[in-house]
Amino acid sequence: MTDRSQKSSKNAQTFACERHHALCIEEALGHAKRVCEREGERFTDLREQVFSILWTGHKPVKAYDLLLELSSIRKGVAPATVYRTLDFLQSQGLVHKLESLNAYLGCSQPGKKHRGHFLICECCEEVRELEFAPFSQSIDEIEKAQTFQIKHTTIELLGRCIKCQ
Amino acid sequence: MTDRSQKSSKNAQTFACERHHALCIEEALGHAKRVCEREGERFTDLREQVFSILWTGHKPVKAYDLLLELSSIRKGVAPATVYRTLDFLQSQGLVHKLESLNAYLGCSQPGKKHRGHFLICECCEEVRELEFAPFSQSIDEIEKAQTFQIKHTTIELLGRCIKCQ
DNA sequence: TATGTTATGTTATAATATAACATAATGTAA
DNA sequence: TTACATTATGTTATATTATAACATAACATA
Repeated sequence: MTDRSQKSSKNAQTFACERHHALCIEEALGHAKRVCEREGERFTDLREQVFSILWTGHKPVKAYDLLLELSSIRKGVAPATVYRTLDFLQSQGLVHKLESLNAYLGCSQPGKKHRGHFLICECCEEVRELEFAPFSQSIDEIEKAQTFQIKHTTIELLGRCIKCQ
Repeated sequence: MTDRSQKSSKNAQTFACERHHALCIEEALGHAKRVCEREGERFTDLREQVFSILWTGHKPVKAYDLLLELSSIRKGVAPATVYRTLDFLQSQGLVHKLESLNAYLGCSQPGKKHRGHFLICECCEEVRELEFAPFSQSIDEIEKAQTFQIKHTTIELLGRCIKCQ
């Protein structure tokens, strides 16, 4: 509980795991379980395995790479297995799809209803999920000014992170 | 050519072409030719055909639909034909790819160096390309604040346009 | 335990995209 | 004008990403 509030109160700019990735995965798993419980959904072995694979790094994972990894710890894994599980995790807000990469990423803003904004480094492949306020405000403005009712946003900025410049 | 512009004119919406889509296509073609000339690139028959198909409506077109259309006016069309031509047109800033739809759209902001922002109506499938200033500013801010060097943006807002609400 | 519901397994195929190499068209210098 | 380099297109094959359809298993609960 304490761990979680510490983590989610942060602006996702720095991951809790920076010094301790195992803890980071722990927290994410704990959060996922609580979300599913709250929603009356089951966090099955399969779902936990997929979720854990996605959380092994802060890099997006491709569906068929996930399939490979999953196959090494489980029998009877087919594409449908993976895509169905990803769909479920996305529906619970636990995973995002990065459309510009056709890849999937564990959500780093647990407990918040939010629209993710992603900074994707083309060099080291790391992805940071933000919720940058001026950006969100702009989206709200667009919604008003354009009288366009927004259901879903895809906001992915490709470039170089500070380490890779 | 005339048939196609007539057929699609009913789909044209808030664009300058609303009352005269044929002119809209004309202008886009003229612009494309000038861009290519300026860049020392060839605007070949194939490229013109693909570009025209993309401009028959203000709706995104899928690569394999484009392939079908193209096949009806040209021999020897294969996927590579289409993707290569789309790549060329994108490289000249004449066409955008909508990542969330895996579809392609003629660029409606000719002559401007810009990052497109797209409003995609899930109902009527129409897409509007914007360059919304507060949004662009936010991107600039992110670039500064996050010390992240942006090379490409994917900004696609899915929802309902005013007519479809 | 019986039963409906949800989750997973399984097979097949659809949809999207690229690789690799051959031929054709074009531009340019001798 | 030919010869040559370069760019564009044709052609065949295959890689990558994703879904459909139906069978079986696990779970919840009456």
